[in-house]
Amino acid sequence: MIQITLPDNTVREYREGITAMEVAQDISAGLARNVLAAQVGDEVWDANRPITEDASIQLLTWRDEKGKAAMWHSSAHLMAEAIELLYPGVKFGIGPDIAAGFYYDVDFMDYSISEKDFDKIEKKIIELAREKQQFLRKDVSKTDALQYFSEKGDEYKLELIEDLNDGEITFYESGHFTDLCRGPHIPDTSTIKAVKLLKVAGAYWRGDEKRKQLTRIYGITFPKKKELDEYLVLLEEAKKRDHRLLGRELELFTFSQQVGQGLPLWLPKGAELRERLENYLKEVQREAGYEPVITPHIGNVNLYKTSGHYQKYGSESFHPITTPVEGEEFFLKPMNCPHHCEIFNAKPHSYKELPLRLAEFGTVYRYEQSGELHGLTRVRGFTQDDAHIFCTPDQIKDEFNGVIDIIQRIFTALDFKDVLIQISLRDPDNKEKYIGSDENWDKAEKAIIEVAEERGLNAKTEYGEAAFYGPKMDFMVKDAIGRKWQLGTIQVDYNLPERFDLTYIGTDNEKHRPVMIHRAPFGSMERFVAVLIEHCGGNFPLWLTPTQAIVLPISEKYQNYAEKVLQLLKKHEIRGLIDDRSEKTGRKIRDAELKKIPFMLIVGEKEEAEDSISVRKHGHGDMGTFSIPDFANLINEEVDQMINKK
RNA sequence: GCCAACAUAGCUCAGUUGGCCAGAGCAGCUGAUUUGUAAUCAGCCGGUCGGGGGUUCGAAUCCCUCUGUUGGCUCCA
Repeated sequence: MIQITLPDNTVREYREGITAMEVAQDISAGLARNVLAAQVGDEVWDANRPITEDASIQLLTWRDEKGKAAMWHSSAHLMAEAIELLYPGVKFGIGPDIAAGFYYDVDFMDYSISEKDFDKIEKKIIELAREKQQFLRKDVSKTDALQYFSEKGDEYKLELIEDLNDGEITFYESGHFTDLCRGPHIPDTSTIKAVKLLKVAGAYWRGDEKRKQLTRIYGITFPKKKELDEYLVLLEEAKKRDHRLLGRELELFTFSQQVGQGLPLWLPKGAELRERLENYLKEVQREAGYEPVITPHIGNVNLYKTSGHYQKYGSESFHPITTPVEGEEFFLKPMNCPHHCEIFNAKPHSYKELPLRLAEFGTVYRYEQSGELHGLTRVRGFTQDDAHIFCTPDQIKDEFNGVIDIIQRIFTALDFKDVLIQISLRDPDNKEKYIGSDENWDKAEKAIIEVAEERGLNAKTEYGEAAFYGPKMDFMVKDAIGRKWQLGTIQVDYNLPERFDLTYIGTDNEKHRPVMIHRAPFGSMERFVAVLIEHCGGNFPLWLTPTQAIVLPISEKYQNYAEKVLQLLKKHEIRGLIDDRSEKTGRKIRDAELKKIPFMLIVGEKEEAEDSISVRKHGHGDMGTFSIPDFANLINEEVDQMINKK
């Protein structure tokens, strides 16, 4: 007999070789119907795999992430089976589950596949799912495994098997399809009730662009048709929040083929919004002891040879521009740090001046591959809210604290609640990969970890993720539909101070090497605004939105009063407009709602007589009558609360 | 850059066995209307059908090519 411990810590005795499925049946038939896989100890197993030792197990259903993973992984097999039946002779790469669904990389040989074929494949998948195919796990020797796939002529699987050790190879067989697979899988395919293939894309074999490109098909499955429909609605909702769509509708930015791809044009409303963000940060930085600097958009190639960027990125940058007479070469600046290093070098520094914090909204240009460009999140010209802090190794901790203060203030002001933080440290087993002394690295890493602990940051620490020049801390936010975006970053740099031979004179009257900290709370203005748009769905925080209130006169008769209201609002620093079109009020309200203007102020006979406004809040409706000063206070208090909250 | 799909008016989209001067709604302009919490009515303007080449008596429609966009892959100082 063996002892099985359940999540609630009850222990049950079963015969050796019992399966998780049998345990589930023992608990309840309903549970057994829903079991997709089981967590056994640290591993996820097939529910029907015999358990031979004492173990703590957890039965996984559709409600568990790991249960979903098993379902989607099994769905990938099922899709492969369908594809193999429809397109005999194709070869398979890998087919894992992903965060939302699964994909399979397929070498379609001479077949050409497009989304038009999805319908056919989906039907086949459902047909196969109804056969209630079971997934049979088989241990296979390496020789047998190699033989099976060489007979099948699938060189991709052969390559995968070559990398595995004999004794740890398993096959899974379901229906007509046998695959090299570690598992786990769901008991049978009957759980897969609804399927949707989502996209087809090229994907390099093993992610190597020098190797063959396979066709990757993405899909997702659900145990209920209704859940698929809900998911599709969710995708539709996501589309409506797309910053590219809202950017056009709200007239924030545009692109022009004439100007060039990946080069955003900020329209007046977008520029105004961005300027407000920049001014806000400038003010916060001024308070925090930053000094503004301004540097040109180009720099001599020698600057980048000194920084090392030329050697590393020169070949994939925009080609240098040259002076017509001397033939001197200049790069469009891909980052601001080399320029800032030269500012540091403009004069000798005493330890008393440190930390020195140089800030610049610096516009940089990078050659991004054309297929990579995406709205404002991935562009070829963008502005970083950059600053470089030159300090001593002992000051790193304080400086990190200071930067985190700024970042958290910003996220609060913009209502980003879900902030993920990642600390990237050295790979402790490969210390020689990194530049800078062991001592300094230890000091910086310790400082970062301490800061995170002292502030109670919910940070994830990743070893081996640091840049070669220093450890870093990145801030990611989730947008309203759960996608993660990397925004702010704080990076320690031991490299550039060496390369630019930066020094300061210490208390001992000797030269010392400062440490540099790169930091950008927004990251890039372009990406940040894009994420902000998607995060708030175009309903910007009141302090940022281009138009805070629009005055809607009932008819032309109240035009003068509307003007008066607007002037009073301006006195209270409220940004407003008047809709003086000869339209009905219902129409003006509708248009203002669509433009996502936070407040609509309706004025007619009654309001004019009593010097008031009738306030309607976007998305909420009528709020009743206000005096103008009361309304102004309401708005200003809300703005104040967001911006000044720390 | 690679794979796939797409490209018709400012926006959203009709327009397929190739065949009358290429259509609609919204937006814009003009006029009428003077309006009370999500669309007043009428008229007008607006397109080298992404660019170029080809097939054809005839191309938005078929073929080639270039450019761009979208979804992935790769990359991201």
